[in-house]
Amino acid sequence: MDLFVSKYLNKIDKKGRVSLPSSFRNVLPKANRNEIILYKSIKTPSIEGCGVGRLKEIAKRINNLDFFSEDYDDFSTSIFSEIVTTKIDKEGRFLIPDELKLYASIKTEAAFLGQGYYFQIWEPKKGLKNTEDSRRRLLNEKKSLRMMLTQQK
Amino acid sequence: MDLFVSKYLNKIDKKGRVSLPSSFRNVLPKANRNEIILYKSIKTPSIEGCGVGRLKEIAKRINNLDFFSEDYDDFSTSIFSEIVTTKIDKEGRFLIPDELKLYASIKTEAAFLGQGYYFQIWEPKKGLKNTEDSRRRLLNEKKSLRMMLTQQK
DNA sequence: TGGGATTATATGGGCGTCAATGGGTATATG
DNA sequence: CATATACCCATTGACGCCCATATAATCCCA
Repeated sequence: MDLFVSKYLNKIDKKGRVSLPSSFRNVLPKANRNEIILYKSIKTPSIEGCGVGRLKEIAKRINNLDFFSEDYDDFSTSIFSEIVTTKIDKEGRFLIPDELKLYASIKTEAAFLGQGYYFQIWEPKKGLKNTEDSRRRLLNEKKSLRMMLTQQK
Repeated sequence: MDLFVSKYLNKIDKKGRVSLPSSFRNVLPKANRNEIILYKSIKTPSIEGCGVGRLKEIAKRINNLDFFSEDYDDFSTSIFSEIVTTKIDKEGRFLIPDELKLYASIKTEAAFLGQGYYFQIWEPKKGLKNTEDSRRRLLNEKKSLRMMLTQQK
């Protein structure tokens, strides 16, 4: 499986370390399995993360913008200065920078939500509420979750 | 990681020295890890910096502008004539020339913002405001930030 | 297929190393 | 000679690296 799926609840220890769920670690390319990138989610008070490979993609994309345009600076600033890289130790743990923990109201526990090509880290209660709200929105808007799930391509 | 990412807040000591963040030092080519170039940012009251290798890329960018346009001369003059090189000492510190500090209103602390292929040095408060403004522009006026971050290759 | 043995995962803690910072002194440069 | 800068060493706190343990998952063989 090369996608981030399922959800996990892990503890943050005294040193601020938290285990990246094992199944998430396995999604990272074997080459760069000891480093991930983290950044503030744009739409939710959560942290998003993924392997460093995506960062290089983003860099390439930005590099193709007009070098002297305002967009270039805006993207460059909003993305590169906001992204942090953190190392994964031998046991599979990493540190969440204080600023990101603050942004997501995370203190002693972190909920990991698989999102396919990336994952989210939530304060557990907020994360739960968010998934419930999401599901409710889907059902209410009659997007028919069941249809999406059962429909053949 | 071979990109300048994340942000750091470092102090300027009595002698005017400031540490280049360790992760930034590691981006510099092992060959020339004791020298960087600095110049005034054209669009913001900040200092931009990078390894000396990046000079060629800047030259290429400028060369791609219309040779007979006013922009060509302006960019060429504004950037090349203003570039200074500074040495990095054994502890990873360097001196910011007074003229550049003045330009960026930097006094006792410097905020380092990763910008991918280069980095910026800001007076901390101004830097914070700039990243907020940048993000707001992208979120309000264009919806493309999310795309940039999540779009698959 | 049951059940003990083995392995993996999440978690805790010790300790050495490194990064950021401060300061003293030699050296250069005008 | 005076000021600035290169070079050296010291301090402190954070982080990386290592080892330990408990619980959960898996295996393996009778």
